[in-house]
Amino acid sequence: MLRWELQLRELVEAALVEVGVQRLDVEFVVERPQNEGFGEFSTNAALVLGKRLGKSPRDFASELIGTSAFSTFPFTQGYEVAGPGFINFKMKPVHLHMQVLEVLEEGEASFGRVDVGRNEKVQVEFVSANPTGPLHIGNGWWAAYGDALSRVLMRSGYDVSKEYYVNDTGGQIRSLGESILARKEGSEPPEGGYLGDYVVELARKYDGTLDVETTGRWAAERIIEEIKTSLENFGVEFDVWYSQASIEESGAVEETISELDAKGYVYELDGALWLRSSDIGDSRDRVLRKSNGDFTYLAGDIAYHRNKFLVRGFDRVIDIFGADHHGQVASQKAAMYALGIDPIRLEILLGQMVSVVESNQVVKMSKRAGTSIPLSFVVDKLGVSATRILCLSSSLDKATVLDLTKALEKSMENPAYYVQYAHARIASLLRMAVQKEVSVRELSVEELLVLEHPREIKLMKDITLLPEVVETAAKERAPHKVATWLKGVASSFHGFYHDCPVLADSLSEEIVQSRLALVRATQIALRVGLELVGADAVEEM
RNA sequence: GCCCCUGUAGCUCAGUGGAUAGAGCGACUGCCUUCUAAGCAGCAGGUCGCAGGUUCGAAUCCUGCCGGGGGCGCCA
Repeated sequence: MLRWELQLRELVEAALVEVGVQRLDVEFVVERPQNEGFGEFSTNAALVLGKRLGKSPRDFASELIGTSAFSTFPFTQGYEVAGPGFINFKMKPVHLHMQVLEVLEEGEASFGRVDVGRNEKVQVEFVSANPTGPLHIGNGWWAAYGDALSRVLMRSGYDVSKEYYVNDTGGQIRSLGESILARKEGSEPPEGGYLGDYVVELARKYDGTLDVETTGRWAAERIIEEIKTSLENFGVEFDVWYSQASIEESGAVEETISELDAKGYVYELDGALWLRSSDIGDSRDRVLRKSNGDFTYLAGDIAYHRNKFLVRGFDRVIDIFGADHHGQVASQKAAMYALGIDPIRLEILLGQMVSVVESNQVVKMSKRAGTSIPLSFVVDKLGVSATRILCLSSSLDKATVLDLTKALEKSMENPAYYVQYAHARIASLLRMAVQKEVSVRELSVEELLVLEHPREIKLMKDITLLPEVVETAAKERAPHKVATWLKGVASSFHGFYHDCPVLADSLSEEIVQSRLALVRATQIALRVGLELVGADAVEEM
């Protein structure tokens, strides 16, 4: 789709060349001013460049406006120098109508596609919760984020693979096994064991050998199946479920350690094998193999990440971890560096903690104590769409407080319903059009120009923003920006719907057709946006 | 003590270098014989934690301080 901000950037660059500025060592921006009085777009080019050239920004701005590049640009109806030296662009209304036609042409399959990924092979690893209990709402929060990020990246030209790392081995699996066996005997799980009701349930079903390891593995497999189901019910599907046990059993850990050793990053101390990570960005050295001969979690994780890059050939890996795993970041990056993998290719996003408040009381979420609020519980109460949009209403960097009582009580006032209601109204309008036998016909840009009501203009501006939103969301790994955009579009649509009748008998054919075109374009935009955040576009409410 | 995140309206959060800081919820007031009122509109609500600094311009960048969350294991 035509991207005006890019067109105008080129225009400014051409004007700069015209006035003899060849090399730009200062970045300028073309942006959308908040205040409508300042036009549709503005640039700070004269502001940031003028000073460097020893000219007053305002004078330089006037000079740029005077260039033939500016005066021959066909889609503006005026320029002004404003404030300290901004150049404001007043666009001809047609610039929006052109884009609306493009949205209709591109349709749901293409609208909002951008190519920032250039087919880069990227893996997004997220959730990866230990298979020792059901997913809680905090896991779901990041699941929604990771899945939406993956969808945004796909629409941005990345070749994406979604992965869940299953920690199906080690101490916690033994602990799970012990808890099951204890329950089987009718006693309490040992200190540090798992106390949730699901453990009792599993114990009842288990009739295998009484070996702790075997029992733990068996239980973990059951739990993983349950996790898969609750993620599927949440609209989240992974391409790969990668088993930690398989990494260990394949000998990849030994292989990785000897590679690190060969590069001189491994030493032995007190019977353990250490990674000399403090030399390469970590705050201290780390143990790879304990003195009892077991590998540490870190050793397995390094082998796993090595596998991602060197065996499976991902150009880039994005891990979404909870902030409580922050301590792993420097070690993992150091290990990648030691293996000759540029650590910049490994992006670790840390999701700050999600806490739940219920009836004004903080719910302490503990998997061991079995007090967490299951994702499936919230999804059952709120629905997938509302839950997903709720999860995407704040950024990953913000520790979020979820007031469960309010969220469930006020579910009807959840922003998700607001967005879905907009789509339902559109669907209803289109059904009504069929009923009234109004057949949709192709329109020319000239015909579409009857759309000039402030509500129509606002709506056109909002929906055509999607490609920019997707691009930003992809680049900043910030899928919640799509959710923010959706709310804005919904708001503009409701305003339009309120003030601009579409199918009233008193309206001219041109108005009806033009408004229908805008409604259809809005539908496309909403459907793309809802798909990106993993929410449904409902036909009626 | 060190590291990461964070502090914006009564509450939950958008906004991360631009010109007059936004939304939802909550309070108050209008608008349905007319395409879905799960909507629209109005009104009220702000020292953007505090103090310096950089900049033509700072909620946004830098420094310090204060408050909140998380981390600093031969756990995972």
